[in-house]
Amino acid sequence: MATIYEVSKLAGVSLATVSRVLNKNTPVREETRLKVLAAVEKLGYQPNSVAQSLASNRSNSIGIVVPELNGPFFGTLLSDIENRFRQAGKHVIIAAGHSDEKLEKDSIAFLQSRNCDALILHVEAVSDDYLVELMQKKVRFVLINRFVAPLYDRCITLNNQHGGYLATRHILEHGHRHIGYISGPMWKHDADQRYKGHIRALTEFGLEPSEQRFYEGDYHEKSGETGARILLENDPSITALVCANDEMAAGALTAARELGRELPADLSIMGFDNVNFSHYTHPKLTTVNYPVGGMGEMAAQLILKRVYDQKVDAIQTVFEPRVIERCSVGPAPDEA
Amino acid sequence: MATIYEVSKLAGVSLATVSRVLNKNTPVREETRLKVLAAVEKLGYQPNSVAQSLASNRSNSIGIVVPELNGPFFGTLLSDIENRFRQAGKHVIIAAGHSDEKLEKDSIAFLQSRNCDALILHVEAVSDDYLVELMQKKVRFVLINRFVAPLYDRCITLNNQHGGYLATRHILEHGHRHIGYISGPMWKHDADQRYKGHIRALTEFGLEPSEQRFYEGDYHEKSGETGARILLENDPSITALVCANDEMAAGALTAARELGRELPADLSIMGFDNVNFSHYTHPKLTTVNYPVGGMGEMAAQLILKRVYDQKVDAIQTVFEPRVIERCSVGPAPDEA
DNA sequence: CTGTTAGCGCCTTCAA
DNA sequence: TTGAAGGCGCTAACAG
Repeated sequence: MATIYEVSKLAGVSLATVSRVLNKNTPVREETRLKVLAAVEKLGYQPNSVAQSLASNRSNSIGIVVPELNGPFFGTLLSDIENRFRQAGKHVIIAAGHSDEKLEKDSIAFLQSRNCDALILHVEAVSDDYLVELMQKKVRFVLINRFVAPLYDRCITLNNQHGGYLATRHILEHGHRHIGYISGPMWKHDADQRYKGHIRALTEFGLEPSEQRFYEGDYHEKSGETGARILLENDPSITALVCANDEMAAGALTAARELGRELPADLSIMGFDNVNFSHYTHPKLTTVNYPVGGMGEMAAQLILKRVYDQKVDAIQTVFEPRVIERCSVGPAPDEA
Repeated sequence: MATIYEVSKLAGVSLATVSRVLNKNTPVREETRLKVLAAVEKLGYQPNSVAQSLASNRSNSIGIVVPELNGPFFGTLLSDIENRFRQAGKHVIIAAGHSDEKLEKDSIAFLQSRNCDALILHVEAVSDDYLVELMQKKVRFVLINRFVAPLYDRCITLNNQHGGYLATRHILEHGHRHIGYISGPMWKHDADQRYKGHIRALTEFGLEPSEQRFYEGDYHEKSGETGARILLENDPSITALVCANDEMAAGALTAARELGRELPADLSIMGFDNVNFSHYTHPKLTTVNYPVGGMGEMAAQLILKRVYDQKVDAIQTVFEPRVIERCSVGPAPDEA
């Protein structure tokens, strides 16, 4: 790896000059510029971004923390963020937080130690207070899928409660009155919000939430399968299952089929997120759209604007969910 | 952010001593050690890894290039690599190459400029020569899913040709003789290999490959749908479709259903990769297993061993595919 | 066992 | 418009 010093020698100029032509921030005589560029070319010089970062205290890189790297949801999120930044010549460093407080903090510390100019955080285990402290330490970051009041202007959120409400209302409007609910881990904000929305819809239709019809899953497929089986066996009158995400809905689909339920004739199933595989299922999953892509891009825009002072399109922080009708929800069967 | 200098002042020792206790590589008197640790604690000191990296020429980070960040395949790969390295206290920097030569090279350059200790590359567009040059420049890297002879000891590959062979043989063994093939982009090594395997199986059973029964897709769902439709309409005698990956198989499933084919009674469909959604489909997809997880972990092990001199389990570079029987393949229907 | 002192490769004043 | 020189925060000899 050639260094800036070798380039300067070859070009017969000072090292500062090379830096200038590369950073295009100070006028340089065209002739000198060409000499330098030629030397750069000849040596295949590539600035060492670690040194750049140390010297300038800027790294042109953005750190991202997500719970998992796999899974359709985060894949999409990461991909859209990366795309937006690549266009802007910024780079992205990714760390997985695994929904664990220590790992999330580690990841954040790691990204800070890498001199990231800003962070995008999809964290679930660290406390609100921790995040507020982070802000007070002047760390630049944007929160995704989480609202913390003192950080209101850097939270990109989905109206999860409304989503939960819409999902259940959709089911209710199809005439269902015996509705099971499979939630995510209730300590997670989004799971809690979605469930609240569910309750609100029930109440609006004059129904009581019942413990019998609630199962707390973990957002993974298997728990959807288990939950569906338990709910349907405990209460065979259930005609619809609302699931707090698509993975669990896919699991519920499997369980329902194994229990001999005809879909959607005997049983309707509703998902949430509209992840990319949700139309592979059979029947294709009716679900609530989570505009991950848009939200990731918006997080990127926010940073481009606030950290790099770039002009960007209007910023939007709250996104609205909407029902995607496909084939897994049908009218409630006539009462026997 | 406190610096090592402030820590040394507070602890009343030299800056070098602080470095020593932090890096635990030189003996330090217990008493001093504790003083330093106390200072570190009090200041909430966090070493600046950019500076560390510049000074030591080591970064404890590994760069990874994959074509896409989303998609079930790469998500799994990244996740497993990240896990393995996290255990070892190393960190991972990810870049997307988008199967584009320039972007792949950019990504590699970026990772090099970040002082990565090693790279894991899943690249498709750069030439073999480029990779060989990279080796000659002493860049440490491991290739995934690609075999380049001069780099034989740093290639972690799946025997794609054998996989293609197994897929088609599986179909042939079910009695099918009219078989359509939907390939990936033929310029990609794996697509080419899988197709070669297909041909080999056909030949072994005394069949001629026919252009009529070949469609070149792009590994995405839509092309599977299109391809299936075209093949089935051109040649209604086809009783089985072998697809070069699961996404396309999912698309083919959709097309087949829309064409009124009963699965697997009228038509069998075979996938490849066994990605995580392949059992969500209906019927559940019969496919060829690609042990992504194991391969990612192995790439990590290789680096841990060769770059960081760690002791690791035995290294394996070639992985073997195997058929995963599910429900989308059945016996060939009797000839009309 | 500990302190001193060069750098690592680059950016950025300050002068010229 | 250009060069010289001082760091950025840390590691790694080299002394002591």
